[in-house]
Amino acid sequence: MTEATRRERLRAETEREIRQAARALLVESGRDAVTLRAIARKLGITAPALYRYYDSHDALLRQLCDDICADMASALYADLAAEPSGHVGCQVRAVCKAFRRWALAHPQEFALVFASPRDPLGADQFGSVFLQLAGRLIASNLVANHADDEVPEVLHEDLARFQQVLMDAVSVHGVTVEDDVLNLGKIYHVVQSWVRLYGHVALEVFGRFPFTVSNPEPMFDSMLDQMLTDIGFQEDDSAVH
Amino acid sequence: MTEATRRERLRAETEREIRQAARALLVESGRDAVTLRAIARKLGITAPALYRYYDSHDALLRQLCDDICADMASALYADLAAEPSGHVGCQVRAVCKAFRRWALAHPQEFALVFASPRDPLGADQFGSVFLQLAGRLIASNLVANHADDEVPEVLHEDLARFQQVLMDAVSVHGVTVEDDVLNLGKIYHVVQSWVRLYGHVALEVFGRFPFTVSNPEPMFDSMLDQMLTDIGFQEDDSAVH
DNA sequence: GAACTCTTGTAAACACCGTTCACTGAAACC
DNA sequence: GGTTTCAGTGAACGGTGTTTACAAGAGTTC
Repeated sequence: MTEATRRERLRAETEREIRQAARALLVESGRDAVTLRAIARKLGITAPALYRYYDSHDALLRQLCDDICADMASALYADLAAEPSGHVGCQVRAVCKAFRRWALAHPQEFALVFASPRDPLGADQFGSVFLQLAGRLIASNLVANHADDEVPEVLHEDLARFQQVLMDAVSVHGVTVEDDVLNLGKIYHVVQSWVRLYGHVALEVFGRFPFTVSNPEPMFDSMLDQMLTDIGFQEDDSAVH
Repeated sequence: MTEATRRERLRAETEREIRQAARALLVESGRDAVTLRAIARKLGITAPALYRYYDSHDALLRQLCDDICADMASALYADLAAEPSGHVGCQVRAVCKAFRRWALAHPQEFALVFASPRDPLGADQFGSVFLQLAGRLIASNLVANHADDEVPEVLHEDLARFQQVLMDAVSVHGVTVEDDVLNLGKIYHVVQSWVRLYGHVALEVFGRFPFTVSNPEPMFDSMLDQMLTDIGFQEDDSAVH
């Protein structure tokens, strides 16, 4: 079973511990606490040893971002699986709520991944859940058929590229979808929804609402209702919860 | 005229230079480059001297945030003043576009102020432009009269507090507004608009759209159109530009 | 089993960081 | 003129990322 040599196993184990220590430091004390020396201290080794595993502190932080994205995707998939009804609307709602819940429970991770002006996040990394769900969503007939000509023509090219990404994401999971069902108008609305979802969650995590919100959850739910209505879900469907 | 003593003048000048150097470092090389020693080097002094002006590195960063907010407010006011028409809709559009423009031109500043999980930003700091404009906006009759009962009851208390903030912000500038004109429904829509505006701008600055957007401006304009429509502006008014 | 290479770690060093502290010299005050 | 106030210095402490030379064990080859 274990084809790996003893050395490879040890190396993999150490690498796992490095990631784990880095993650713990981030969660406990924020980005600035994720220090090579602090990580090394947790493992009982010295800082230069870490250079056998990562080229630089920056590379280690990038790895940390990837790990966070993967973990978040797992969490969202789990929440999605816990949504028993087959209603796509309910599933969308569940994932959006799960995203907010995850961000509030992991503010440091959220800040690192979603609010750093660094290299563009590979779409596969964090977005696979969203992508897959968005693909199923706009493929389902529950979504109103927004006409393509609602969308400014300059956006066609970018949205068409996104369309391809979505169709690939959906087809990976076995489902194939007709080209015309997944039109640009629908895709445009998905992007608009991502703007609102991300906007609300980021504002809440960073405390940047223009006034102190004592109970942000119903405000989020309210936004979600409006979003699902705007995207074209019938009210009776979104009311299923 | 200059009542200040020579020492006070020198001190004020040095403090100005400190802020300026800190800002330059942030813009040139990002948050992590804003170092006490780097600032001191720019001024030709030593790092401990900075402790005569700020209690700590963190306090200096807070000051930097305040300066950034003030500068951004100035920029937005300038763009607002450059909007000749008296149409509130055009003014809202102008400020929103100016906010995006400012954020894209100052990504490091934007990240520091709007995407750090630190103490809540005093509303007066960055929000005065938004607040004043939002106050005028919802006071104007162009905005559809959203009924209060559209708003979940749990939000009433928070929105009422925001209502008070808005009315104060508007009345500072001489305009008084009737209580019923500025109802909770309208305020709720202002908050929703802030979510979308912030969401789009942050996603663009941080490159977190789920696909590469080759030309984000029309996407923003499109979002803005939708936002202004949703908030209740008639199309012919928002079409004035 | 001996000789060899590859890998993983160490220790020391360098330059940088925030922060503290004792000290200096000049400005301001009485 | 003597005293106080205060901006600035230099040295120091412990922290950081990173490089370098070196040791020691694991795996391989003969």
